[in-house]
Amino acid sequence: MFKAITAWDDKNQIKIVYKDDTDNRKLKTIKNFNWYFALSLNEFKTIPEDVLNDFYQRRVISKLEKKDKYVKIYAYNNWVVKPFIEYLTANNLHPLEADLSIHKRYLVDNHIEIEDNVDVLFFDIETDDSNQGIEIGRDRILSWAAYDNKGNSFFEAGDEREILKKFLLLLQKYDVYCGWNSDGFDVPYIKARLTKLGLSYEWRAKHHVDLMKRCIKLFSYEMEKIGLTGFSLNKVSKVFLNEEKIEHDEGILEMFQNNFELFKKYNLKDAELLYKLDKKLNLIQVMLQQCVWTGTFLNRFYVGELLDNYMLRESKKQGMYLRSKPDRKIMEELEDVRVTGGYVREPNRGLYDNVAIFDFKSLYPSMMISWNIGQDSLNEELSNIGSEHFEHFLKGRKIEEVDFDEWFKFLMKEKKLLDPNDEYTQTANNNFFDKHIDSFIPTLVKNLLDQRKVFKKELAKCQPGTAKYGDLKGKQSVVKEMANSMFGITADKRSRYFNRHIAEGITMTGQFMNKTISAIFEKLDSPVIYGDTDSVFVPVDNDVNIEKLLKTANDKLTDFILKWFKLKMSIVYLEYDKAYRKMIMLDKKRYTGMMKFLNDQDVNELYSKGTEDVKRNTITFAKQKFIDLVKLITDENKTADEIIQWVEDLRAYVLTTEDLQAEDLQIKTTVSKPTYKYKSKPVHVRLAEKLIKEGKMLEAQEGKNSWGNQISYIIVDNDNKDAILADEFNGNWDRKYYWDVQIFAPLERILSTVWPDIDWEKYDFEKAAKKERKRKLEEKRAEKERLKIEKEEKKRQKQQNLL
DNA sequence: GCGGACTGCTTACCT
DNA sequence: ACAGGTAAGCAGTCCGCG
Repeated sequence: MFKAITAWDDKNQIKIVYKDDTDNRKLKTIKNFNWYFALSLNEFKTIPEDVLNDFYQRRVISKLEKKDKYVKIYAYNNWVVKPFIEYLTANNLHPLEADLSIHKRYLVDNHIEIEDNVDVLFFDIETDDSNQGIEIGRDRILSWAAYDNKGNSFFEAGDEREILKKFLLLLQKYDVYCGWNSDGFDVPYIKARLTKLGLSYEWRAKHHVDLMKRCIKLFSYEMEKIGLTGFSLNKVSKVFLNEEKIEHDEGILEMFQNNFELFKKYNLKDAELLYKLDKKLNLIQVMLQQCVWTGTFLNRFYVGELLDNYMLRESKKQGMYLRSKPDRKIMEELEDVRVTGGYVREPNRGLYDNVAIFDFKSLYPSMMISWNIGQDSLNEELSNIGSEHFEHFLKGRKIEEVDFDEWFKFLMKEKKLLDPNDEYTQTANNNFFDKHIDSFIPTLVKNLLDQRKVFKKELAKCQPGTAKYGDLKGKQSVVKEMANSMFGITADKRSRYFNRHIAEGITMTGQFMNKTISAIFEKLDSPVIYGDTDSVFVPVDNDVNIEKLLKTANDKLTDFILKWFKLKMSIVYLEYDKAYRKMIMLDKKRYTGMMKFLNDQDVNELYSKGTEDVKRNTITFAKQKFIDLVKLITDENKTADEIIQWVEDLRAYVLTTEDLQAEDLQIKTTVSKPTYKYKSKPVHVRLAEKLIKEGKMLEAQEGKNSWGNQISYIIVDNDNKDAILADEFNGNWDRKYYWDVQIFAPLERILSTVWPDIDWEKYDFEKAAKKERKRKLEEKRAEKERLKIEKEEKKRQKQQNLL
């Protein structure tokens, strides 16, 4: 059997690109594949005979085939069948897998594997830049350069038509083409120019990967750690390859005309950097591995798609058909359906010594397995009643406002009422799942977690750095990601797995578990101060044995779950993850301090979440001062008096210093979408508009995987909304604004958390001025009041005298 | 015309 | 192009005040 490189629908036919035994690329056309969708037998029986006949006559459906509990309904293709699907949905029936394209149906049914032995071309184009600004397809393409994955290089410059023809000819020898920001520039540019020149190409036979997007996805969360300050090819190459682009002073066209050798070197270097980055970071190969594992093509590399293909193939093996993806109409109905998420405990703010952080291990997957939460195990009728009772119980309250005992009592009462014979597991949203069904999703999740254990075991036997080690490491992380994403698709309205009962069965049971473990720690005299979704923060005395405490808590948790929820088994338990030596609990999702235990190691390091020192848009000077302050408090145990002195010195410094440079003061903010899409225009957008007008920047692309454009600017006069680009810094900056907003505000939050009784706001110019205004106003008002009373008193006296 | 209260938008984070 | 929850800061609006 062949392995597929790519495939697509061509009217009623399927086109598949594959490699034959001698590694030659071939195109296969499948002409007579019968597309079908499925319907459960029970639902099928409700369709009136004459309706079926009618659709037969109209040649909408062609054939019926009974198979176990299903009927396969064949159609001429997946679009002529639309009226029939609409008829079924309108009559409350559920066509299964009716959204599949013809080739997807074919690939799943025939268990076609994905080819990972592919040829890759890395390329880059240069265009005429003599006109103002960049506009896709406006100007001539001057040249292109390319490297393939074997290290061969190519370069063509000159007549646009000729070089583009050569490029397409070269591309014929490859399966995948990659560029840098090529989704936003190179690819649409080439396509636009081809159209202009009246040339066409079969793009569907090749996969395109934008390596910049891939890098953003992989590294954006750890930029700070690896020293990455942006996602230009230059910056990324510098960090990972210690190489840079070729420097040049002239514009592109100028260089093309006057310094062709440098131009050629420049163009080729970019392609070479792409080739080297891929080689170093294994970008394409790791993606392909996931594609092979799940049965997905490279151009559809999204979590949702990977999981969907994997699950369609698994269900096929089990002789099952899954629900169709929602059509537009259902999506519209679902638009304002909201799914409750994780629980974030109101933190007990303050300064703490010795705080242990416990985490539920793979909480959502574990609960899905333990409670058997799935589409096929859900008793919808019972759960609808349960949900209704739950709504009534909430009386408009948000779930996080409900106290643990009250929630628990409600659930137990309902369990007795709705499931007296204990046939179901009950989730914390009062929904019910059949205990006796081997449900599809939980079984799959369990397989994934088991698979991960196997990989991890093998990994332990491998030498780091070897190919096998890398391979296992990749597989292990894919399996983990898939298990963890399984919840995500049950809450994704575009997915075939969306179900509010299920999604909230998971999240609310998670909320309940968090409250349960909190109650358990409370009973163990170790009250919890904070928790977010699957974690709890517990201050412990120095002499407490944390592992022992954890064991006790876990035992109690398991007893509780088994006793009251009557599960067959529970794999929900806590792990000891980290511990602070001293920490400041600032706010929800914001805390900082000195870690003493992290990644199974004793450490002494600053560890912050959500605070300004970890945020990209905090100025470097403020970041540094924030870190200094946290260390003074949590590492050096300074007194309030010492800190007050430190603040006063810092304020005096900020008001007078001439040392601070643009790098210290620039505020970096991302422009995340085209400027015209903004409903309000913050400073950074106004500056971006200016840059775009001057042709110094492209409009940003929208989307999760695009980085947008960072604008670095300096506030010159906040009252008059005067801001300039960091490059144009001339030494003027709004010192009071910087102190109040950029520097002191984050510090003040720390200070008033640690020393709530000290008046810290007096160091903030704006707040102090406001307070003063208020005081004066109050004084005035009091004076007026006094005069009024005096006047009345006099009047009264006068009247009394008259009497 | 100004400031305060309020709402909504935007960014960036956490799980 | 898998989810929801949250903080901070600013833009924009409405309104009362003088």
